[in-house]
Amino acid sequence: MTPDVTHYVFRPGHSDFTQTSEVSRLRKSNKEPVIRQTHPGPRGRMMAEQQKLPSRSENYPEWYNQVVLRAGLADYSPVRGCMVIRPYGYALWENIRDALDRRFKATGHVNAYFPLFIPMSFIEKEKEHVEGFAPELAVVTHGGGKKLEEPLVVRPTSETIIGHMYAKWIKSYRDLPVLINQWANVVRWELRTRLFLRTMEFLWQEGHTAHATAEEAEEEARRMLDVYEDFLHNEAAIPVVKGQKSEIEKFAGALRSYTVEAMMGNTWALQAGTSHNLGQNFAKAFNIRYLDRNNELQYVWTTSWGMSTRVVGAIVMVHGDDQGLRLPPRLAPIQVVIVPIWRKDVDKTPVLDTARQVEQRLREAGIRVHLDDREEHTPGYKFHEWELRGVPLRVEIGPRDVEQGQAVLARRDIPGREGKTAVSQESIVQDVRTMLDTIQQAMFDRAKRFMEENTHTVSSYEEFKDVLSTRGGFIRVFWAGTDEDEIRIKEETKATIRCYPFDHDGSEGTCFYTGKKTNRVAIFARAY
RNA sequence: CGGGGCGUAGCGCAGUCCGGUUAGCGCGCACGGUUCGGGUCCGUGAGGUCCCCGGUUCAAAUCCGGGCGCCCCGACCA
Repeated sequence: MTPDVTHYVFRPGHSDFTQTSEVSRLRKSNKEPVIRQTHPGPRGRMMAEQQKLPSRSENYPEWYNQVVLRAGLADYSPVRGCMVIRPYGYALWENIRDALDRRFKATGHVNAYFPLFIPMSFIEKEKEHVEGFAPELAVVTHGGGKKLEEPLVVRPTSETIIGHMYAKWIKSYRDLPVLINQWANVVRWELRTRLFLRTMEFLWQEGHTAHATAEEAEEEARRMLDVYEDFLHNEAAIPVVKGQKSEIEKFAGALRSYTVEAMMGNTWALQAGTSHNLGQNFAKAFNIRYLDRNNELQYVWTTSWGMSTRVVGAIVMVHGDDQGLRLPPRLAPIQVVIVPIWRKDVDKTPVLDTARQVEQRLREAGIRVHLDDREEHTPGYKFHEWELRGVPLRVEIGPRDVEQGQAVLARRDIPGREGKTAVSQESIVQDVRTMLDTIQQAMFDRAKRFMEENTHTVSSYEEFKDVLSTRGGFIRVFWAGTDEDEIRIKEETKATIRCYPFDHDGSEGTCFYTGKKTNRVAIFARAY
C-alpha cells in the first residue's frame, strides 16, 4: 500500500453519487423490468428492489453498465460514444497510471508529450498502418474558419509523429536506445462503444522506443509485456495469458504483436495490454537512421506498447460480483471505509470519537481511509453503497465495539457474515494492513482459479463449437490453420485467436481444425 | 447504413388509442422530526418550453404532416 497513490476524498452532498441519466437510459432501452410501487408497502423494501443491480448471470452487459455508472466511475457525455471519467473512476485511473509509471521509470523510460494533431500525410506513410487506421480516423479539415491545406488527424496512436521526431533526433548509435513513454488521450472513430472498453476517446500510455538491433527491440517488446503482466498480477489482481498475436490480430504496421489476455467474469477475453515489435517498418517509413560504429547508415528497430483506461473495465469485469464493484486494495481509491453505528443519542459521541481516532491512525499509516459519518443514511444503506463502489474493507464501529475496545472488519471479497471478524482497536492498523494484503491475494487467486476452470481443450471443430456455445471460456488448441481458416472460424463462431501462448512447452499435437501435425498452440475465445 | 424501440420534472414511468378541470405517481432533491449492528419511517416543500416546427379545432401531451435526437441488435476495433 504505497502512500503516493491517489486518495479519493468522498464528499457527501456532492453530486458525485447521484443517479445518472444513463442508468435509466440504459434501463429503458434494455427493457429492464421497472419496479414500480403498485401497493403501499415498506419503502425500504421497495428501495432495495429498485436499487438492486441486474445479476451478472441474467444480463451481463447491463450489469456492467450499471456498475460503472452507479459506482460513479464514469458517465456518458453529450457526444455519442464518449464518456466522462468521474472523480472516483479517475482516482482509480491515477492509481493505475502511477503503478505503471513507476515500472516504466524503473526500466529506464522517460516521459514526454507529443501533439494531438498529426498531418494526414504521416499516417499514409506506412502501408499497413494506414489500412488499419483509416476507417477510424477523426480528421480536422477546418481551422480558424478556413479550410486547411492539409487535413490533420486526431491521433489514433502516435507511431507516425514520434517516428518523424525520432528521425530528427537520432543520428548516431550513441543516441540509442531512445526509451520514451507518453501519457495521452487518443481518438478512434468507433461504431459501437462501451464504457471504458471501447469509447471514441480514451486515455492511455504509449511507449515508443528505438534500438540499434533487432534483438534489442525484441527484448524491449517482451520486457514491457512482462511489465504489464507484473502490473496486472500484483496491482490489479488480474491473471493473464501472455502470448503473441496472430497475423490477423496484430497491430497495423507491426512485425509482431504481443498481448496479455485476461478472462472477464462472463468468460470472454479482453486484451489488457499490448506490446509490439515494429521491426524497421516505421524506421523505413520515416527514415530513422543512425551511423553505427563502422560509420555505416542503419535503420533503427522500434517498439511500441500501450495500456489504456480499458483496464478499468477489466477490473470491473474480472472482480465484480452481483453486489457491484470489487476493487483490488492496491488500486482502490478508498481502501477502507469506516461506518459508525449508534442507536441512541448518548452512543453517538463515543462512537464517532472512536471512529475518528481509528480513521486518523489508519491515515497516518498510509492507508486510504474514509469515514462515512453522514447522518442522513442508516448503516445498512452505507454498507450497500460502499459494496457497490467496491471498497475492499469496511470497518464497523458501534456502541458494543466501543465498550469492548474492538471494531468489526468486513471483507468486500467475502460477502455476509463469513467476511466479518472482530479485531482489537489496539492492533487495528496492523490488522487492516494484513487484511488488505490478504484480500489482494485472495482476489488474484479467485480470478486465477476462474480462468483455469474456464480454459478448455478440444480436439475437433465440432467439439470446439459445442464448448464455445455451452461453456464459453478460453479454448486452448493445437493450431495449424491459415489466415483464411482463422477468419472463417471467426465468422462462424465469433471466436478469435487471442494469442499463441508463451507457456506452451513446444510439444507436438494435432490441429483441431485442419488435422495437421503442429507444435503451435492457440487460445481461442469470444473477446471484447 | 439495415432491423427494432423510445422521446412527459434530475431519473423511471402513467396519461396518448377515444382531444376537454390545476398533467399525475414512484425514486431522487430541500427542510423538520424520527431512526441507525444489512437499503428507517412520518410530515412539509421545490421542481414541467409534455423533443422541435407547422396544421386541424372553441380547445392538442393526446389527432394530422414534417423534422430532430437517443437507445438496442447487426457490419470495424485498444
